[in-house]
Amino acid sequence: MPDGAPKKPSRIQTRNRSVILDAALEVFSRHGYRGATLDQIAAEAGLSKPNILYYFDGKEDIHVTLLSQLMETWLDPLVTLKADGDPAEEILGYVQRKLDMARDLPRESRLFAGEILQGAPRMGPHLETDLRPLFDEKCALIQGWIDAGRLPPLDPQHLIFSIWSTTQHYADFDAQVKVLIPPGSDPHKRASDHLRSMFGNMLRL
Amino acid sequence: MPDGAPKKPSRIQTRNRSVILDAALEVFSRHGYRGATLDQIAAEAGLSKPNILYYFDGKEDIHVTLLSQLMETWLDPLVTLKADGDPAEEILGYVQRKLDMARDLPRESRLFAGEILQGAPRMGPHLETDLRPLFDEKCALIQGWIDAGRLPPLDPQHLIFSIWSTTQHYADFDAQVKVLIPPGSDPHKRASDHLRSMFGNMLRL
DNA sequence: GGAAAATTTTACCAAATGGTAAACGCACGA
DNA sequence: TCGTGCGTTTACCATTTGGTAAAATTTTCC
Repeated sequence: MPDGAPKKPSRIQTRNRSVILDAALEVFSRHGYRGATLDQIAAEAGLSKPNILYYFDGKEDIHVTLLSQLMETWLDPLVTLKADGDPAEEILGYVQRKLDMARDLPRESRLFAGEILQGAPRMGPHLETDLRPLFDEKCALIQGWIDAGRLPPLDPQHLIFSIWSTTQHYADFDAQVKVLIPPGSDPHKRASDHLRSMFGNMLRL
Repeated sequence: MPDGAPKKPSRIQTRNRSVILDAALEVFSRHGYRGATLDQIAAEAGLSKPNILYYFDGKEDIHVTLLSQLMETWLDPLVTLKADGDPAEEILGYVQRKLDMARDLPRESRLFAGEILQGAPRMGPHLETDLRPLFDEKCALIQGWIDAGRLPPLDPQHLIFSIWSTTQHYADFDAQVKVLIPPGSDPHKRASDHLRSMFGNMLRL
């Protein structure tokens, strides 16, 4: 076998790495990178601290691994934005998928938000490599729709920013939302209706 | 003089407390609460660490003081939303003020974002006391406009969330925005036009 | 079953960090 | 000039925290 040792991981390896990453997601997303401690992650994972370090090279390694793995999941709704059907419905579908994701994966949303908020110190390269090309591609797609007269003139870049910010807001600023909108009346549906109305208006010819 | 000792602070007190708070804003907004160290704040302020602790009771005291003082500034644009003129123009003016504030006070925006992101552990009470009543008041104002037929039917609460998220996005996610929109073409103006168009559409009868 | 490899625990450590004690400097009024 | 109170520095401490060494244990494979 060549240089790098890509031995297939054992069953225990696979399970424990996954357990650790899940625990780390919980802790990092709640306390941020510096606020999280290996002891917390170990406790959450039900393993000892040295045992954690048997599977990962260190705190930063765990964090970077998490961010890399989640990037794919995170970008998936945008990948799904295709040139297929009606432009407005395509984009509204994207809004809906992003909003659902904020509800279903709030830890992931907060993890990314915390990383970006601090200047993306451990994710800068990934933004350039993974996010940037996808973003440019989808902006071009939207611009194509506009040029073809299938969407009103609008700014694709800032439209996407608006979609990201409004949807992720419900995950990232959950603590504030909960203070301002006490339970009841299905907040997720209200949010969904509101966003559909707002972006729908904007996309109508 | 009664119990509490509200002696007027000396000139040095006033100056140094202000210097420390400015340094702390810089450091806390960049690294978060746990990520910031007293040594960093001291260095940024040009004072020694024990000297910092002569003016504040501890790290948490500095952080809480910052958040309390900034709350007023932060809410000011919303306070200014009045029943005076045309409803749509009032709200669009609010959007513009928030966007300008994200450009001019990004540190403040990130400080709040970081605090909320982590569940508002040191600001929970302030949200209930200061933000909640103002939010409810302005929601009622907007609802009044809708009931009077001066605005189309929309969800005041989620409208305000959308305004907050889209405008603050440019400060809080600056690292991402900078990767995706390289310099040139005055991004602030592009953002302003986009948001005016988006919310303008939504508020049109 | 038993050797070898993989996994886990115990016992540590060095650096970082929030914080304190006490001495020191210094302006200013009696 | 001397004391007094404010502001500052020096020296230090206890805890937390990321990380390691090596023994002990379990699993794997023959």
